[in-house]
Amino acid sequence: MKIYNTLTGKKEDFIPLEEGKVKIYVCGPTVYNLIHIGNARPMVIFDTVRRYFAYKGYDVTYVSNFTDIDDKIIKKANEDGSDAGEVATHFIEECNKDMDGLGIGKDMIHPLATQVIPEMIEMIQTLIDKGYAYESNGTVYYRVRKFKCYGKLSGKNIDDLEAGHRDIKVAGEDDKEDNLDFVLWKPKKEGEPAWPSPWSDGRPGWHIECSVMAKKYLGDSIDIHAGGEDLIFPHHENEIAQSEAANGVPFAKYWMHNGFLRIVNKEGEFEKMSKSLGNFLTVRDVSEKYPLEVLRFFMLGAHYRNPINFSDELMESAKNGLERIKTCLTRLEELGTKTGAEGMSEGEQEKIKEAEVFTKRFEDAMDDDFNTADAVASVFDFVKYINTNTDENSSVEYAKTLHDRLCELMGVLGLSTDTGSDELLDEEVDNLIQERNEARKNKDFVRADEIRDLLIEKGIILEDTRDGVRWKRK
RNA sequence: GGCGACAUAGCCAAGUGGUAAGGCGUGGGUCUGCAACACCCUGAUCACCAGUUCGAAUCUGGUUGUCGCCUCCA
Repeated sequence: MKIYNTLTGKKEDFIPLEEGKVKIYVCGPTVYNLIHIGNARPMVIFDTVRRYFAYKGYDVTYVSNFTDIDDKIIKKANEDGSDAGEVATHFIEECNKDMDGLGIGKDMIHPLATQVIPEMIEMIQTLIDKGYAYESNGTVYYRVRKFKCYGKLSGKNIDDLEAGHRDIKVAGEDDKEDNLDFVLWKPKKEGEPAWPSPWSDGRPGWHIECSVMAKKYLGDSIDIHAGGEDLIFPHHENEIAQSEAANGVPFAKYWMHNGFLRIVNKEGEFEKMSKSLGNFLTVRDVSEKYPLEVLRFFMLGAHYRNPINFSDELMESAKNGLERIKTCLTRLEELGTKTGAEGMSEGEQEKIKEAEVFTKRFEDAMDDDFNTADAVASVFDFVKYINTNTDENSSVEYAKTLHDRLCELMGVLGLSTDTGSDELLDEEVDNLIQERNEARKNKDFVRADEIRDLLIEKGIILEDTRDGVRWKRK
């Protein structure tokens, strides 16, 4: 398996720290609003990474935090007249709903920043003791120049940073020894939530929480640390500085970063979707128009490191493509439940063997830095193969085997294989379908089409196949 | 100003040295009472220029364009 490592700028062979195990940490969202579809990209991407590792037999520990204390949460709470805890709890709940829809697995740990305050205080103290941090008027800063590798992830040079420093003064940060230093702990302002610490009643800076949560749930050294590429600097750079200074060992072996999701702006140009630009579409918004797995499928259609543009047209395309795979699955289900030939013929056994090439291609694609676009292409090729190599004479076992294979690949991509075919229709609809069948038999096509139109209004689409009528929801 | 990424058919998107995957869409056809599904056919010489090479979308240099990071951000 090869992974592109931001730290080295190269694709490298994946060698786990501990044989057969993978420890992954992914930076999660700050919960002061519904998540937008840009936030959803790393969730989908790295969940797919997690699924593929599991598919390959690795024992995966996957941690992704919620930042539940931060300026924006406090601001939101003040606007709403509630408190920060309530705001965070509410949006975590909403985020969980969105993640469910996106097919994000349950097999992961989601710690909260506020649950690790003691550990954060402990790490900050360690950094102070080692000379990597200093306190001034209740605020604790990280002494960036003391960490000699600073800039190794982002490829930035400390002096360039200094030279290019913009003259944005952050209020209350006048006591820094150096402009580059960042906050580890800050004292509370009036009315803000706070925790006691040796330096002041206050709260942690943003960067320290990830260092601490990774350490707590995964250990001092982890295999993969991931997140959006906007986190490379300063967030991940700072995490490295904190963790490696405090723990004395390399923090993460592989750093993975996903490209941005872009959306068209008022001028008709594509730009990064972000909360600060205000050009975002929430996952919830999208869910009103499309099943969220269409959004997931859309994201998997491009390589995770490339930017992707979001538009209705592209979603429509993704929806139709996914539909193609689902139709194939439905057909296999039908063939797999019919009565008739049970065991596979020799020819079928050979075809099953032949079809292994699609799984192989899928794995090759995923092994190459999680090239989901190529992996999806192999799924489409497999679908084509199935469509051209099955018919009403296919044996049950053959159909089931192909079905299981296809489902397995879909599972790695986190796409549901539920075709809704075991869902029951209400009696009225069922009767109409029966009536239409009769009408068709009697060549009363006027009535038959009438019923079909009626059902479309009810959101049910009928298709007449060789094996009888098939229905699906719009 | 510093650093970086990208530029492939109508749209999306793989491919990083050997004569361009896949999806969506379009048009034509087969099947079908019709429709839908499915299947067959239908499309690019890879931003531009120069170079390296027997051979380049793929390497090097340059040009143009787009995007991003350097400040909270997935």
